[in-house]
Amino acid sequence: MNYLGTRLRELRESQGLLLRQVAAQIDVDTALMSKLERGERRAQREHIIRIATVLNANEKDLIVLWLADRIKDVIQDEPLAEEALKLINKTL
Amino acid sequence: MNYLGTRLRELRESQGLLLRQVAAQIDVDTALMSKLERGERRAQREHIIRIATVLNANEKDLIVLWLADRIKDVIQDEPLAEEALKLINKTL
DNA sequence: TTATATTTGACAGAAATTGACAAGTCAATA
DNA sequence: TATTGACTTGTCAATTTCTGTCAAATATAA
Repeated sequence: MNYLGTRLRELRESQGLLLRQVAAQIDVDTALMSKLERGERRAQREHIIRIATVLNANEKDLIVLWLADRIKDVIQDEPLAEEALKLINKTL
Repeated sequence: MNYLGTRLRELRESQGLLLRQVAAQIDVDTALMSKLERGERRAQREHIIRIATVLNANEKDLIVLWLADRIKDVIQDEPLAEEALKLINKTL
């Protein structure tokens, strides 16, 4: 499961928009938009900013989801992930 | 500050070994070993495995530090890092 | 079937990462 | 001050990873 993509799809569908429409507004290929929603590609910061506008969403909320995805990319399939996170939290 | 590199230097120095000696045993350039200790380069998993042997360290412990470094790479300079970590922890 | 929406696979170009080499700094000491 | 040894730094080519597009495939609905 991917945080940002799931949310983007929710937002888009709840507003009755098509992939193509959102993609056009943020000036990317529809295929890419599809991939972003399914977590097959990671969005650029700039994308998120534009998407937030188009979907009337809070940019910071989306960035949090995006960061979470990127952290997950690092720790997924890592048996020692929890330990590493504990260490990070301790230090932070 | 970097987790793994700091620990590697501790381990090496506490055993009175030279960079050159450790580097030779794990079959990398001394310059690279130096960079690993200072966090200027990220080690490969395979490196860590070999280093653990050479420095008589626990491999899993080193992997935890290595993962923590990689998570830190993602969240550093991110004002929303804490929120993202909270989200990850909640889901995990 | 036809039309429309979304997904997939393949690809080229861009960007990031890698590790080696050579040259550099620095401190100790001959 | 010259030399030596330990470590660091800059640069670079090679490799790997990532990006976004296009064309084709698949799905969904009328």
